[in-house]
Amino acid sequence: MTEWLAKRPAGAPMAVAIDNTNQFIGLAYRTGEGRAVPMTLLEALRPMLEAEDVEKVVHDSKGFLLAMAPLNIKAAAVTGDAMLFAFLISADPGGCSPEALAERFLDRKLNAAAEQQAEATLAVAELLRPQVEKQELWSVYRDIDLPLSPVLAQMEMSGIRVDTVVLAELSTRLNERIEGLAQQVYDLAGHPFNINSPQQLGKILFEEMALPAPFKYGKGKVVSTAADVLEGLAPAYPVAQLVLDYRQLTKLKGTYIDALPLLIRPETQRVHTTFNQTGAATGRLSSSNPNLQNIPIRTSEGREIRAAFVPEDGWELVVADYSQIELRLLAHMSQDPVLMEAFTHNEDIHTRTAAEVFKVNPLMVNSEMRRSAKAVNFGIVYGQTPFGLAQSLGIDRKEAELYIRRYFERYVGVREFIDKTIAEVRASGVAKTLLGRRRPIPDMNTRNASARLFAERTAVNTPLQGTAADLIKAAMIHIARILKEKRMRSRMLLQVHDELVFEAPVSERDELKDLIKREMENVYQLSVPLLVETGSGANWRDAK
DNA sequence: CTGGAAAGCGCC
DNA sequence: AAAGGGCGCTTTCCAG
Repeated sequence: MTEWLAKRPAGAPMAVAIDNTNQFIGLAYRTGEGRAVPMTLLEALRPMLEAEDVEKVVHDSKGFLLAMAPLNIKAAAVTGDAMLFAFLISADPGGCSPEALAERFLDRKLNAAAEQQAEATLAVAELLRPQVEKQELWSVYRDIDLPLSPVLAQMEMSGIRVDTVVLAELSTRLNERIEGLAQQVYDLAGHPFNINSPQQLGKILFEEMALPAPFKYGKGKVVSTAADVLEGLAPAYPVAQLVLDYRQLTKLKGTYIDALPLLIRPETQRVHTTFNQTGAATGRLSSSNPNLQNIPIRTSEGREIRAAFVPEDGWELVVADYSQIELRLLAHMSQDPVLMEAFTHNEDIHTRTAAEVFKVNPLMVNSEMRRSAKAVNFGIVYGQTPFGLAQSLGIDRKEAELYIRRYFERYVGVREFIDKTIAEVRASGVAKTLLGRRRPIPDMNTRNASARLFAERTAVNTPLQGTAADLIKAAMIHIARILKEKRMRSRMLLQVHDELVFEAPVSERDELKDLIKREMENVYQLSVPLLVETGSGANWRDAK
């Protein structure tokens, strides 16, 4: 802690609301970022504050040091976290900053003054607390959102180690390939241009080089050069493949390889993300600065980037992820007998769906059939249309319609679940998770057909995605508590939606794996089992 | 020079 | 008429 205190980065000031007996009220915001420090974290920091000679200094959950300005606020009660309250009342990621809260609930415009923000936020918290208490939202607040907050804070402070040597080597290697690809593109085009500019690229490809322009694909004013378009052209036009490869490599280099080393904090030699608890309308977390929830894994180059995330010496990364949690939740919520049976017997769900859709014995399912069934399974969760399925599988729409029809013939309960869910959300205007988190879906009755269909897809997806988010959050809270109780040294580092990443001393690794698997699988009693797959660092690089 | 929109794409 | 749910980051491009 003292090291943190010694090096105060040039950060914005923060205000903390303190009552007149100098007790924390539990609201703190860093000006400009709207980052809430929940009252549970402030409680945790209290000893440090009292011990420090520095009168009014605290650091936030990311390890930034922040100046505290005591305020003359008279309220004596602990008021709660305004940001979390607001998110529970309406899961609107854009509406939870101190500024937005003041506008929404107090009809006040805030300036940048920390004192003003804290004071207004306090008022918002007092206003919202009874609203949250009244509804079933209180248990979500008390059991999930509030206790999760210090867990996230701890994860942010832990950070994760990144091997800059690996990244530097990869950077030079990719650079050569990128330049080579660019040169080949220029040669085919006849002259250099900015490949990064979709505008210029579209002109070169579809005007100068006269490639067949994608059928009515221009969304705005410019012809689309998106990946699916280029993929369609690639077999006949090598330039398309070159651009795809160029894009992939520049993306990896620009977003990860070159950016990550700059975000390593000198104090810890690690990267510290920020987990936003009100960042996704479904109740998922989001991650930023850097976003560690979108570290590449799909391609071999991507896996090389992931391999740069390494444990401390003598430690090991441990990963655990829920297998097919959203489809398991679909089974639970729909009570579809076939889907439930598949998961109860721990079958490969994509193979099972293939067997159902293609009406063959599961043993006769080949990889092509499984691939199609996998797309169908995902499509159901996302509300995909025959058109969309056809596009993603490269088949015609009749074929896609057949797959979807066959799916619902076999999974009748899923059809009923979807219809029932849409009807309920249409009536209530709100999508709910199993634990009671609610997301308003305003467009269910709009006359705009595309907006309405979008709302319907959201209505079906949100309970699945959102419940998965609730369950893993609950598991995180349990695991963090047990690690503390057992005085284990292992630390939770990352959450990637259905996956947790830990760092464990090698001697603790097996105990940790058992513990997290048990806690994650038993976090909630469903009609089908939850399955958690654990692995070590190598799995984080190579799995999936 | 800055801010924001649009395009594109990384992940689950 | 659009056509797959949820995010965050980078680059380009353009307006002020």
